[in-house]
Amino acid sequence: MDNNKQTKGRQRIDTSKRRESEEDRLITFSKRRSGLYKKGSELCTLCGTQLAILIFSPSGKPFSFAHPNIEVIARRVLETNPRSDDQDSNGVMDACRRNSIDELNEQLTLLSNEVEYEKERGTKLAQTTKARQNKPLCEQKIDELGGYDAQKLKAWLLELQARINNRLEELSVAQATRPSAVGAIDGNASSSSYGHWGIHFKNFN
Amino acid sequence: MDNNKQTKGRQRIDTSKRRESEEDRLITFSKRRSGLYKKGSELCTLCGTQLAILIFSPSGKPFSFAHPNIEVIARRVLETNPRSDDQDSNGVMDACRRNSIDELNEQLTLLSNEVEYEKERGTKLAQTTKARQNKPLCEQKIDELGGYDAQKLKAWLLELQARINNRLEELSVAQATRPSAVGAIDGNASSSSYGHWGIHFKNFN
DNA sequence: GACACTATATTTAGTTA
DNA sequence: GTAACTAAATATAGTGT
Repeated sequence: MDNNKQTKGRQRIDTSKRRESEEDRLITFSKRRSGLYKKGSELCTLCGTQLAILIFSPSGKPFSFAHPNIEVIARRVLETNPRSDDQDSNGVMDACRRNSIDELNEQLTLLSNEVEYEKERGTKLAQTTKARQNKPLCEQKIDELGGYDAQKLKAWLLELQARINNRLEELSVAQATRPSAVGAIDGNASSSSYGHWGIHFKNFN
Repeated sequence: MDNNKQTKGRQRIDTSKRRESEEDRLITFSKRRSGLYKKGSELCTLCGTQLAILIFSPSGKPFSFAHPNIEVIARRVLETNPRSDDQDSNGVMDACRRNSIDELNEQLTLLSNEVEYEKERGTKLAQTTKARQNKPLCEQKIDELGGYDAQKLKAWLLELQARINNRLEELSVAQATRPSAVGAIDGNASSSSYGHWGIHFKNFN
């Protein structure tokens, strides 16, 4: 079994179940994440779309890949909806119901139950960490944050970085091929690139 | 050339340039988006990661695919960070370069300036559209919104739906294989599924 | 305009350097 | 950790339905 073929080549794996070994998971994650980014970037170039991919590794590290304008929209949403979201979404329900988007109604009805659930859950969480009560996450000192929140903050900042650097890339590369640029932030310090995309940063830690 | 081979099979295309024909773009978009989702869902199952993919089609329709908890984080961010963003990213880049968790504080300081800027900008924008002043986007009537804003609202709602349905799926499928569930929302009314994921909704329009 | 097909292009599991 | 390498597994361009 070693003279005929040099390797076993790609083996089939069951994509419907989690990889057993931690190591395998990590390797697969790394390889496939790259693949996903590549696919994403190709989709962007080929079709001129905007794209954002967010991944959290098994160990909780945030990874992201994005083609600019997605986050512009995200920001816009963010700007206009200070804390819309769940938390009483009735206004939304009404607005939507009144406006021809009929199918949304059912979904939103289901929503209210979920909202209740989330509300309660949120309250509980809030009670466990007093200091958090009145300060937005972004204004707290890192030390005050539990590991979980810190992680989320990191994620957010990573996103922010991506956004900013996308903008920069846009400005510098600018008018060239097309007004396009993609920034990718990785939890790891790898730095391959895909086509004309591929701005990579190193991990925080 | 028609007796030997039935088809030309897959042809090589230049993935570094936009597809010429509008039709090709659409077809490629559709096919590759599916592929991307599939890859994404496989990555999730294989490695137990959390994932969110957002795409805006050439025509501006929002598409998304997500594995639950990503959007939990997104919501948190949304709740705690009314507005923030690019505009002068030098500080951030530097901090990034220095690269430690302590630098996050610096970034946050710089951030507050950004926030100020965005706030102003937001105010200006708000002045141009009176009705928007005090109402969050989500409470406005669709008719009052410009096409652009309406689109963003849709995107947001689509995300919201995804989130909700993820939760629902979690609750129902629950303890099974693992506490995992993915919801995919598409601008189109397709409804294939990937593994045990794949909740699809129809388009708004 | 979603599906099915088929031949080829591309990705990647397992392995080795 | 990581950077190839190889063979097999998948994805998909072009096509027809």
